[in-house]
Amino acid sequence: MSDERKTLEQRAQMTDIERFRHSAAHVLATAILKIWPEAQFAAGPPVENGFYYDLELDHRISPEDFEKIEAEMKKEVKANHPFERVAVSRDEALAMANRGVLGALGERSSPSKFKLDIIQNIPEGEEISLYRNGEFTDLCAGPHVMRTGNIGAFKLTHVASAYYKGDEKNPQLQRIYGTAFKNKTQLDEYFAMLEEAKKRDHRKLGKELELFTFDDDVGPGLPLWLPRGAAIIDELEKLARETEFAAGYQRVRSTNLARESLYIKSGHLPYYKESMFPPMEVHETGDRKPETGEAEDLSEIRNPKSAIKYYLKAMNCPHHHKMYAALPRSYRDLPLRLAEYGTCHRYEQSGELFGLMRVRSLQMNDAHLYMTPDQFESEFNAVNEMYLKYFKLFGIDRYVMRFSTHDPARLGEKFVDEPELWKQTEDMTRGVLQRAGINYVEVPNEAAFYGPKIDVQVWSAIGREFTIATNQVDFAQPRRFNLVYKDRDNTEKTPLCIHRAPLGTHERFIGFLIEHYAGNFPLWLSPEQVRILPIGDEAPLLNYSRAILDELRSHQVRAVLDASTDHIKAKISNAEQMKVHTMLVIGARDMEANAVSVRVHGKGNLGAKPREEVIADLLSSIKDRRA
RNA sequence: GCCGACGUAGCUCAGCUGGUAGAGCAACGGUUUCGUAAACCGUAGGUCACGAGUUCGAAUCUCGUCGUCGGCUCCA
Repeated sequence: MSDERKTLEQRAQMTDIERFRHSAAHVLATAILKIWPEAQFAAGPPVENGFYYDLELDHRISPEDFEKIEAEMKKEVKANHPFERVAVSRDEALAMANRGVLGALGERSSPSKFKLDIIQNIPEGEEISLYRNGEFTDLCAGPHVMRTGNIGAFKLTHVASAYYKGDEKNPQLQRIYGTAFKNKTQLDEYFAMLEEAKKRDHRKLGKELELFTFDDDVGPGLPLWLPRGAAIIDELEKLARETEFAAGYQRVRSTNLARESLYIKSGHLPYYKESMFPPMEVHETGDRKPETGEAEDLSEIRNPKSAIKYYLKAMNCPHHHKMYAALPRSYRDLPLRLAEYGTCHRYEQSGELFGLMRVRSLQMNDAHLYMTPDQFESEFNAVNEMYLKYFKLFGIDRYVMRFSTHDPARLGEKFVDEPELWKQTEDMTRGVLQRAGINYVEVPNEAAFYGPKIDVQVWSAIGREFTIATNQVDFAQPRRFNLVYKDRDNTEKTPLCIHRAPLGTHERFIGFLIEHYAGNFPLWLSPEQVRILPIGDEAPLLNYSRAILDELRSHQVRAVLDASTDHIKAKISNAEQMKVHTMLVIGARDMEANAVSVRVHGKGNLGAKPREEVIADLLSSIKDRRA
């Protein structure tokens, strides 16, 4: 295993399916060694839907090799070797690793170096065991299935790379992923499910539904929102505005860049610099000067300090803190809730970019709440309630609340060095969560640098986990910014701050919603809410259709008229493919009755209805944001 | 950032071991006036991501750059 070694207790609890997936990893290693005996193996655990094994090998394993490897695996399964457990002493294990027999088919000239390292990291006193299947022996705590023949249906899926023990300072290994199920039927179902998931992929739907695009000249991770995508953004912002207004928030606007000094004060530069775009240098005179440019005259060389660095903002908080500081604050002003759908830029590593889910330019549903300590609980609860209200509206029910705390070992490096405040705020937050009866998992070492946080984790269509929303406690920045309020007793005190973004960022949230709805947005969110489809293109019919179009638009409904010469079947097909929510099919019969025929995406033809009734229904559904 | 794979018309893709690019849909021009998922005919559209190199000849081979994807690391 990697540095996150499972305890023996956890291993004993491995499910049957995990056991045989883990056993399949041993069989994979056996097969690879038959072909490449020099391969050095590291860790090969079961994972969701399958297993992997990390190995070091000069030959680059490619998908073309899979057939060959699978054939060897099948031989091993067919041989039905028992998995034999052997307990050994630490010295024996080390000696075996030195003879190269661990993760191997027999003795080798070079030691089993990763196994050696793993043995050295096994805590003193813990039993060390080996597992054998056929000629293959591996260092392994188990457990396994009884025999290789018990392994059901499997298939190798992809090769990737992984750092040994997940540390980028360690060597990179090849990771071979496979998937394994009890039988062929379940395996086939799994692949069918993957095919379905691909259809939901927001990158695919985003292109097909013309929601957003990326362009090489604009830059990687910088999405361009097309009109249909921007329509969704507008609806989300409207939702946030209404919700926050009702909850006593005030909207503010801040700039997209600021001087270096702001981010030094906030602590972002020391803790967050890697994730920020490099600075722009601006001279006091106002002349821009690239860092590497040649000096134009001596005065510049003599005054190198005249350049001032500006950074694109990666977070809205420092700006909001400055707004707090702009006026004298009394305890009577608190809680103060400043909200902004702020645009931020983060220099994410190129390999981390992923469609809309991980971008470099993002608009965050941000707000900062400043409060006295005794207001914390009710503010924090109100924020959580806002989350839950949103999730209910969108029908999001598969999520996990993750309470992220600090790691005392990394104070001053990853986390601000305030051990007492960490303890206080973490206890306070944990207490609020427990009293509110919220289900959560606690994860150490994942906090923000300025305080503990609660993230809401969701999964993309292809199974990647993302933080969709966040609620963070900040005890560090208010002090750094000298934010104070005058309390009842006429003394100045430092407020607590909550950073929260229940709708996350437009990019990630919409990316998620595209997959969540599979592109079939509810009427209120639908990029094109109504398309009017006249049967034929005769003038009276078009006039009637236009009148309905104008009426809908006058009520801010996103409606479109298809006045093309396509046949009605083609018009319907086009609208269905674009997942237009409501189609109003209008023929001569409808016009004469002052009616429209309603067709709803996914529901088919609902028949003719009076024009007024249909329009009234559409308006109320949009207003109530009905699913 | 690292390892690997990939990059052909707006989209989806074909183009074998090098001989100089093709289909369907979309677009455009006509014809069609059609009641619930694709009417017919025609036209146009590509420096084969970009830049070097090998070769008589490169979409095809090599190298580099950019981008995308699968992972790792990281995160809203």
